[in-house]
Amino acid sequence: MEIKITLPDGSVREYPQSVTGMQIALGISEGLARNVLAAKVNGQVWDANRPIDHDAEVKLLTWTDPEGKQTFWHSSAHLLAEALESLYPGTKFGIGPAIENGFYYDVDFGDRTFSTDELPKVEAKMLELARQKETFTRSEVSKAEAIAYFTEKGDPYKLELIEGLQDGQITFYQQGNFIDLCRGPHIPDTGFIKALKLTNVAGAYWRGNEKNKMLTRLYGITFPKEKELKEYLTLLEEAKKRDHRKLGQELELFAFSEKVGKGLPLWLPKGALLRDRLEQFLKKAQMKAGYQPVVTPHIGSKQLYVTSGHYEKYGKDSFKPIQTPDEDEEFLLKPMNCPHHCEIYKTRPRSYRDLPLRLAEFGTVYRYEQSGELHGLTRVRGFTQDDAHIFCRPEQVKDEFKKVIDLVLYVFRSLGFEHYTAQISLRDRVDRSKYIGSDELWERAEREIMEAAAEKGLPTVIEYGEAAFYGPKLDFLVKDAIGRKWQLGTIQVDYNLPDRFELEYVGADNQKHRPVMIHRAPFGSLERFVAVLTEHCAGNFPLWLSPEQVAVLPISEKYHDYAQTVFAALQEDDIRGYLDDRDEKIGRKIRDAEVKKVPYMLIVGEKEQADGTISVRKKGEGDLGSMSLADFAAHFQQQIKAVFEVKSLLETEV
RNA sequence: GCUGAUGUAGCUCAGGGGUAGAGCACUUCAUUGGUAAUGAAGAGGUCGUGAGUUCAAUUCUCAUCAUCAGCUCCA
Repeated sequence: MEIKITLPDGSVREYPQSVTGMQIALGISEGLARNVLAAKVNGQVWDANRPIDHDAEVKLLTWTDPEGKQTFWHSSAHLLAEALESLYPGTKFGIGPAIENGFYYDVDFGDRTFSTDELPKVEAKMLELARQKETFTRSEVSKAEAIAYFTEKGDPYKLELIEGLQDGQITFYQQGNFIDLCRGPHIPDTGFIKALKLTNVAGAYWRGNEKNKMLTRLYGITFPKEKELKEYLTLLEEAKKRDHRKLGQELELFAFSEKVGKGLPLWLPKGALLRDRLEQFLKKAQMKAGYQPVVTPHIGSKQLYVTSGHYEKYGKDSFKPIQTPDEDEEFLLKPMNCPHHCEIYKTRPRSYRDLPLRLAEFGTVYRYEQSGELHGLTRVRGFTQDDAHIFCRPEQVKDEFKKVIDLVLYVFRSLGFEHYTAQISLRDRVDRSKYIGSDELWERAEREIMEAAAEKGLPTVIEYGEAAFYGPKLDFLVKDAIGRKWQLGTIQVDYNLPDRFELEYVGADNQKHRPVMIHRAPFGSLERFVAVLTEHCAGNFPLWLSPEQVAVLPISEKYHDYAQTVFAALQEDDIRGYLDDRDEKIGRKIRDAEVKKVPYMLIVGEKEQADGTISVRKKGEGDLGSMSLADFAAHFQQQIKAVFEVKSLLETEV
C-alpha cells in the first residue's frame, strides 16, 4: 500500500509502505538531509528517523524552525545527562527540557556539590560524545519494564515521573550508553551538535515545589555551528551592558544603600527627573481620560487590611505593624492603595450617575518581598504604583476595561515598547483555595476580561494560576535586556473588594447596588518601568538627560567664526552643546571638564571652512570623518532617535 | 526563604599570614594647528561587618550583612 506525503508547498510524494522524515529529505536534496532535525507529521513533531506509515502532511524541521531548535536543545539536554553519567556515575536525573534559549537538566549529585569550575570538563565530555555521532533510538516500553529499568538503576525521580504516566504511552530514548525516559522527539544523532556552552549552575526544587529536595540545575545552550555560538555569546555580552542596574549606576539614576535597607531604592537627581517626566506624561493622559487625582497616606490602620482580606493573605509575610502609644492601635505601611480608595468612595453616597468614578494616585507602597527576590529596580520593597481604581456599574465593566486597554497601549506605543505579551491571568484550574469570592463572580470577571481583549483585537495568552487573589488580570509583560519577562501594565477586574467594603450606589431604580472595581496601572510601578525603559533605550539616556550633546572645537582662533556658525546651525536642529573658545582660559576649562563627557566632538579648521563641513569624532568610536552639517544632523538624530521620540512625547500635549 | 557564588580606591579588577596594587576617573601644573591627547606631581582604602585561631589576619575559620545567578514567591 502506498502512502501519500504532502509537503508544505502542496506537493505530494508517494512512498511504498512507510518512510521517514530523513528519507523524504534525502529525496529532495542531500543538503536538506544534512540539516533536517525532526519532522512535523500532521502537526506533531516526530523524530526524523521515525517511520511514517500513513498519509500525512509533513514539514521537515531544521534549525530555522522553532520546533527544530527545541528538538535540538532537548537532545542536547540528553547529551548533557550522558556526559554527567559518564563523569559522575550514580548521578540521579530529574527532568531536562528545552527552554527559550537552550536547555537545562535537573540532577541530583547526592552528597557532592557541583561547582562551576567543573563545567569545562563536562563541556569537553559532551563534545567528545557528540563527535561520536551517537544515534538517538526510540523504543516503546511497558510501564512494568520502565519501572524495572529505573528501579535497577536506582533513579527515584524517573520512577516518580513514570508513576504519573499511562501504560502503553511510555517511551525510552537511547544514545550511546545512556537511556532516558522521554516522550521525544530527538534529532537523528548527537553529531548535529557542533558547539556548546554550559552557561550556569543553580539550585531548583524538584517539581518546582519548595518543600521538595533541591536539585542542581545545569543550564546550557548548543548550536549546529561554532559561529552561531560565538554570536550568541557576543549578543549576551552586549545585553549585559544594557542592564539597568549597571546603567542606573553609570547614569546616576538611582542607588541603593545598605544602611537604608535592601530593596529600597534611592532616586538620584537624574533618575528623579526621568521619573517626574513619566509621571507628568501619564497624569496628562489620565486627566484627559477622566481620571481624578487623589492622595492617601502611607499608612493605614490594620483594620483596613483585615477588611480588604489582604491582612489574612499577606499579613504574616509583611512589614510588621507599626505600634503607637495606644496599646490597642496598630498601623500597616500600605502595601497597596485599593483599600484607601475604597474608603474615598465611601465618603458620600454615590449615584449611578457618578459612575464610573476613576480615582488615580501615584501611590508609594511597601511590600516585604523575600530577600532572594530583590532585583535592581524591577523587584523592590518600596515602590510607586501609577495606580487607579475605577468604580463602575456592572454593565460598564467591559467598556471601561477596553478604555484602559487603550490607555495602556497608548503608553506602551508612546514610549517605544513594541514587543510585549498581553497575558490573561486566570485562577488555578484545580487549587481554588487561594482566592476569595464566589465562583459565579470569578467566572463573570474572567469572561469580561477575555471578551474585552478579544473585542479590542488584542492578541493574548492565557495563564492559569496567575490571577490575583481577588480577581483575574490582564497583564502586559515586557522583556528586559537578557530576555527575562517582567510584568509592567496590569488591569484587574474585582467584584470582591466592593463586597468586603460594602460599597454601594443608588441606581436609576432607586435601589442600592454594588459597584465593580477595576484596578489598573499602565506602568505597573515607576521603578520597574524605568528599569525596563532604561534597558530598552540603553546608552541613549545621558543624551536625553543632559542637554550637552556635542562640542564644537575650532582648531585655532582663526576659525572661531566658522565654529560659531556651525554651532548656531546645529542648534536649529535641536542639537545642543558647547562651543569651545580655545584661545581663552575658559575654553580650556570647558574642554577639560565638560567636553570629555560629550559624545560628539566636532572639529573645524581650514579644510572644513573651505568645503563647509565638520570633522566628527565620536566617543568610543573615534573618527567618523568629514561630513556636511546636514549629514551630521541626520546621523545624530538617527543615533538618538529613540531618545528624541521619548522626549518629544513627554513634552507634547497629550 | 532555598541552592551556589561574590564582596579590595569613585568605577573595573589583580593580589595574598608580616609597609595595600593596576588601569580608568579625580585634583594641580605644564603643553596642544588636527586635539575627549601628552608629560609631571598629587589625593584617594580600617580589604563589607563582627568574632575566633595566630607573635601577627585584608588573607585561615565561624557568624552576620549586602550583592549576583537560578528556584520558590510576587496584593
